[in-house]
Amino acid sequence: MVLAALDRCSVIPLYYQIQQRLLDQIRSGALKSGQPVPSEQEIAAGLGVSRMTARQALKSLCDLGVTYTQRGRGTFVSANKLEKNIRQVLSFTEEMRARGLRADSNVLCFETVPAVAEIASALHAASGEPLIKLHRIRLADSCPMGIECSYIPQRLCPDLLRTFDASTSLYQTLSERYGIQMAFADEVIEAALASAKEACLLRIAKGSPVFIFTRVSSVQSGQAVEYVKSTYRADRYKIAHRLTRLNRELLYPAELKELGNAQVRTAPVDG
Amino acid sequence: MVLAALDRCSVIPLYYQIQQRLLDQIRSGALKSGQPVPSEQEIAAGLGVSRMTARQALKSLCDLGVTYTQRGRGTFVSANKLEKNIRQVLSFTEEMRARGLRADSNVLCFETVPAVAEIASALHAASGEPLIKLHRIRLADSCPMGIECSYIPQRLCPDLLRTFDASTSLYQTLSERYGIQMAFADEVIEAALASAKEACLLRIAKGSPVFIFTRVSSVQSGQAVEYVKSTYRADRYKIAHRLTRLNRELLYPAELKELGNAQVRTAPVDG
DNA sequence: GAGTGGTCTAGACCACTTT
DNA sequence: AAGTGGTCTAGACCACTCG
Repeated sequence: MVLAALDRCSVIPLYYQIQQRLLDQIRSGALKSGQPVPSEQEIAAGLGVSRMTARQALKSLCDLGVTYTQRGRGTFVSANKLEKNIRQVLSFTEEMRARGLRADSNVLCFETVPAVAEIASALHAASGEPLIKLHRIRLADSCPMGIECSYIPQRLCPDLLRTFDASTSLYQTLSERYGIQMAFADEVIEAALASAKEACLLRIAKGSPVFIFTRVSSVQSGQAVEYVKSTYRADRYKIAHRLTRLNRELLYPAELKELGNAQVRTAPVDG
Repeated sequence: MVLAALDRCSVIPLYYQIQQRLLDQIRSGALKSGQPVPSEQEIAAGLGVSRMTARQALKSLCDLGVTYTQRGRGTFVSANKLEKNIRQVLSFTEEMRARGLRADSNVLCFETVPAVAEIASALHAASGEPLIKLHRIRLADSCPMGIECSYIPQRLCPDLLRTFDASTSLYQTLSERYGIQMAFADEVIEAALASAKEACLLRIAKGSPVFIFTRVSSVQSGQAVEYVKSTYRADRYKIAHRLTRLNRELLYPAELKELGNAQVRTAPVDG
């Protein structure tokens, strides 16, 4: 396994260049699932970097879930498919685009409303604070998929009402115009039966199964920015996602301590 | 902010001890959301470790989502609640225990069956390979919550049929007896209406809303270990989970390269 | 015993933000 | 100018796995 030489003049960090070269090898199939990637020493010697830099590149691949390490054995390519359609914090527009469908909207309502208690609480806003409410029917290739109702504090995007084309991507506008980038979202998913009104808007039979999403999206700092309540047709919409096993030390610190060193020493997993 | 001295004799890594001390400060409320945690220099000087070790501790907190960094400013506590009930790769038993409910099972079927094509493909097993099938009704505090049907290749746990008490935790047995630890799972969620048979088993009305989960759980190496199809009552079961915005470089490497240095240099985000 | 990843040190230069 | 995190170096010792 020979990696292409690094560009020492570039502003791109060395470890990042190494990461990308390894990622290319994996994408191209030169490195397959279960196979070992070059060791820290090999990379360090082969590319003329320090071992810590090589290590940082390998660590970043592990963090991405692309590889995994076995102490004393090496670093190996995971069996995960890179192109997996995992659900992310995506706007409807982005999600449909990723599936090759044309996203569109019918705007039912776009106005300023005072925050009711539940939404204010979720957004850490004052009760009654002005929110921009955007109520839309979401279409994929002209077929109604869901009803979405978003609330965003007006102070974060003062002139959104005047400038936003409500049929386009809200996330893109927030990012480009206000520098607001969603980093994560907490969501509750329920399954229910379509009410008469929902059924009419979605053009399905009353009593059809639907998903109800209640989502709060936040920026990196953890500040909540958007509250969305959505109803989606279950006949045309499935959820594909990946669950990971989190670190117990975060959730159960007390029990972990009881286990003592024997457990902790071998695997202080952080990533 | 003064952190307790480190135990230099312990087998627990220094960076991990530092991570735990900071985590304690955050849990106790001594460090609140938005506040800066001690800088790398402060920690290094205060605890007598190298800056790289202090850095490793801070990096691990960022990876956990507990903190975030701002270049030139510092490291800050995220607004995320630590105790959040995020959905993980949890068995039913673990999930109910986490909610303070007593998990139980009625076993409908526990036997060896040949793999049908769909399941064989998901588990990367040969068609017809012997699988252990475990079909159970899941109860929380004696109330039926869902119907679960798991399939596991028999070669991974040869004597499971003889030794496993089918009313207990499958994941716990797999871990303790066979060293099989689930690391992640890919899942498809659908919303549907309960069939007559499902309704009867779950003691709900026919046509009630239900979730249908199709899950493939894997170990760290990416090897698929378990295929589960479940039907859960939507009136007693909601899904709470966190979506994260993944790294674009993994999914859209081509577009990223077009952006050039200006973007890449400032934020080669990996975690 | 050779090779691997895990941890740790004591420096260094840089870009960035704040004062 | 001072402080911050981001990157990088050239070493070191350790526990682990494998032949």
